[in-house]
Amino acid sequence: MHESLIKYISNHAVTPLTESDLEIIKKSFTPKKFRKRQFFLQEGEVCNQLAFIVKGAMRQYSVDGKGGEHMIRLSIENWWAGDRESFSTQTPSKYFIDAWEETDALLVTKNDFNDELKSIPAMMEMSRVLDERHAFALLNRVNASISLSVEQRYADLEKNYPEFLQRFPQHIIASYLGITKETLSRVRSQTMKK
Amino acid sequence: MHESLIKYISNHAVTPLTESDLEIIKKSFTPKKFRKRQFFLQEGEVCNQLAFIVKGAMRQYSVDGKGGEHMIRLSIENWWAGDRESFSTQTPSKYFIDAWEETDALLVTKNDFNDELKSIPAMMEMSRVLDERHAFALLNRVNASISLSVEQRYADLEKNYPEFLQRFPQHIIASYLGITKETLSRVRSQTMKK
DNA sequence: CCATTTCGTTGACATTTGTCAACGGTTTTT
DNA sequence: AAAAACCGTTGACAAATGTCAACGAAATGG
Repeated sequence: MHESLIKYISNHAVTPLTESDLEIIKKSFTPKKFRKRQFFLQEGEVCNQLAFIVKGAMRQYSVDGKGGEHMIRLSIENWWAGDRESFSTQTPSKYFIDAWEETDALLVTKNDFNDELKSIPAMMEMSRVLDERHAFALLNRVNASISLSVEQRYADLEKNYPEFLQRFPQHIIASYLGITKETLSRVRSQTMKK
Repeated sequence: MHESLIKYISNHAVTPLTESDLEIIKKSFTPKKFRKRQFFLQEGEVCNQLAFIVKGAMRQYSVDGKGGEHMIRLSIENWWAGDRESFSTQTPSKYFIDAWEETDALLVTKNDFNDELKSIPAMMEMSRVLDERHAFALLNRVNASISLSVEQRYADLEKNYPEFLQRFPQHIIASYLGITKETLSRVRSQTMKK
């Protein structure tokens, strides 16, 4: 169960994990199963855990006044889930996070996570690398949203995250791109013709 | 000249700066003036310096096939400018960065910056805090772009970054919001009526 | 000080995207 | 196995936004 997390940390750090590091990690990351549609976080709650996804898929989204869902982030195996802003600042989250598929995750609390960052160099390195990549991905998404057509944004997604298209239904992909499912359906059929 | 930078670092760290820290900082951050429209970075170049803005305003934008500019980021006094992705990964940038106003900046090279992160604790703390905040701001911008109306996005900007509205003309604000200047003009006059 | 550029606005019109409703084909649940 | 929910598509129409052109006011540069 913890194997994929340990492999993941090793892959994203230069400092190797010691035996005692492994002990700490196994102790502080506790496995949890999520059923389809089960919430990991709800709007208004403070996010006090992060989840490493071992198997399955989760989504993070905001809900507007009319009940419409807007996909902020999609995560599958070997990705993290959690609202980083709420987690770091201990303020209520604006988002929901739930399991889209049956999911196996490893949960870590804020305290344990912070302790690990301090005592395990590899953990710190991995965390920095990921935060950095995450910021790059977000800026690219902002750039796409203000500079590309719907068709180009979809092509971008297909190129950069092809897994998403196979794991999530189109209405979720559409929401992630900031459009309706009908528009996505039409854009796709247009593109197919060419 | 370096005063505002030093104050800025102190404000964003808990560890105080020592005398020797100050020496290092003064040595590695070199002042540079930018005239209006002068480039700090051009598409295709690798960003090997970061700029701390002491006075003035800069903008970061991509340019599409038709020559249209899309504002990715706006920065004024006490903000940073530079393409973090290009800077960190040493890959060619997709963006242009230029001075919108006559600007006084302090430039630091990648090597000096990395050395400082290692040797000056306050610098490391500040850097982490800022990267974190930057990531939060980006996620909020993504959320706004897929879940809010143009009117709401403008109101958001007005609330969170009122300085921008006074420092940059409306066609730049419009681009930052991902719309045309005409649409922004109309949305504003609509809102005024209410 | 004049010439030029920039800026914001407006109108007319085209294009894109959203909304609502319906449908058949799935998958899921009971 | 039947019923219900979900999914993707399509059509007709409405609403939002973009495009192009024009204008005057203001700022800028020589």
